[in-house]
Amino acid sequence: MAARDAGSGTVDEDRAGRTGRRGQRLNRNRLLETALHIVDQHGVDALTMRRIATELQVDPMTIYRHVKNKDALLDGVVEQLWSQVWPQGPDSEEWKAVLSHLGRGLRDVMMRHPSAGPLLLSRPVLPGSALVVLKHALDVVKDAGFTEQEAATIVRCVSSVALSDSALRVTYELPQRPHNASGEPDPEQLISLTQLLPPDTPPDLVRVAWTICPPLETDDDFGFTLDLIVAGAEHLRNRA
Amino acid sequence: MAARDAGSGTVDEDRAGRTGRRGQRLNRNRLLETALHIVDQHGVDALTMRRIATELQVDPMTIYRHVKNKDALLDGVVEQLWSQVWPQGPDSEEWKAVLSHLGRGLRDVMMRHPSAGPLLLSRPVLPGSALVVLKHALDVVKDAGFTEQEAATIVRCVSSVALSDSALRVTYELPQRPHNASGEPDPEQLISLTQLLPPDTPPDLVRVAWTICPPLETDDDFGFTLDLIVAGAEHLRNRA
DNA sequence: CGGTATTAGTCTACACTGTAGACGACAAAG
DNA sequence: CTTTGTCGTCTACAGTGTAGACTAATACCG
Repeated sequence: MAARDAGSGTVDEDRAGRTGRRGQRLNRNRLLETALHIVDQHGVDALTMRRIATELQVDPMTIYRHVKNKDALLDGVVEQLWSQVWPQGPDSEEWKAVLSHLGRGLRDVMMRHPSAGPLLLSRPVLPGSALVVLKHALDVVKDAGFTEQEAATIVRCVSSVALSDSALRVTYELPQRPHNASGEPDPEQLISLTQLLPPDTPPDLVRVAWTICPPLETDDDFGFTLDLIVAGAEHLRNRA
Repeated sequence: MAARDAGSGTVDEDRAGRTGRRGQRLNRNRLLETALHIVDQHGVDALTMRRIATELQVDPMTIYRHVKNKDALLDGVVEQLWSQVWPQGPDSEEWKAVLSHLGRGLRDVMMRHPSAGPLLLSRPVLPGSALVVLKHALDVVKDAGFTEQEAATIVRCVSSVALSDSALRVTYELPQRPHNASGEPDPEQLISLTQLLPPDTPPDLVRVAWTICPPLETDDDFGFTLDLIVAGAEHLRNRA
């Protein structure tokens, strides 16, 4: 609507005459970036074609030149997220290090983009960026003496846990407080948690929720989970 | 629309005069059941207030007497799904058995309701029905000599894997074939898989997708995953 | 039983969604 | 210059979730 008239002022300030206010023409990457940006700031439900369009100062229909439809756009965002986890860290030969790198990479993405969690989980799409990451992990684990099927199981295990475990805890994220090492609930946090649950939840079940989703997740916490899987994998190798 | 005029024919055939064609009045359970039913048959996207209403032969607005809004309805469906996994199986004292029961229970739900997978994962809600199940697992594991935090980690691990691992593979579900024990791709299935991926995926990455999501998941397959976690847990206990 | 309060169902209306289809502006190729 | 193809725009439409006012059915209490 207001996309054209303002642009007609000066012609040289932009790359070309009529194209979007921000100079450069729209392309898939810029599109997906702002889409992710909107999700981060206002949640998945706010991700509307029209909203992206206004953010980009462009007509809603323009988006369809770069993406088939909204589903494809969402898949693109997922692709974008996967591309943020780097296939190899330092120490990229040691299988344990690689698995832990994979797990932490996925978890980091989740923590950086909390409201994108549902997206990542609800569209179990395997874009190229995901496959690259998985391939490296798979290869290293195989080279460590596992069969291909074993390697697949292990890698699936790590990614599943990293993704859905993180998502669960990010969703129930509580107002973070100084850090309370004991397992005992801080009253204020307990109240917040209770309000997230169905209102008629009996106290002992609230307690269960508290145990499953403790408020602050330290890195060591997730390291513990990773150790568990790695230990399981090793045990599995030494038995045959 | 057509909900009233037909009812005025005979009064005694139904419980009461005007109430929904199917006799009984609408209640939350019947509502959630048909909602789930629609998801099963036509996918999450087909789950529309209006569609549920026609299925129930009721005005769309009636639904709002039993559920606050659509989000609450979706949460209700999730609750419904969790209530399908039974807290305790036979052998409900042995912690390994309980964990495996939990994992398989969740996986079974996923396989019974493939298109509800995204729902279950994208709304990481902890309804009462979930908390009951988790509580039992948590208690048994704790009694087996784990600390509360350890127990939480283990239970989270099992549920995460069962849920998201299953979801991934259900989504990429391939036309099932006789069962091909070797890891080698059946050509026809390979084609199907390739079509599910972005069209420009290079062959070696298609191969990765194949490895991560092998076509037929046998029970033993998942048992393998469960063993891994249980072994990891045990290792963890024996060390302190 | 009658009268009254509460609920369950209905109708209408509205703001908002994704997107098809026709059209204009521009760049590159001939 | 013309042609061709791409990118952005406009208009329009069917379908969505749901607020609000109205009506019929039930539950409750004397």
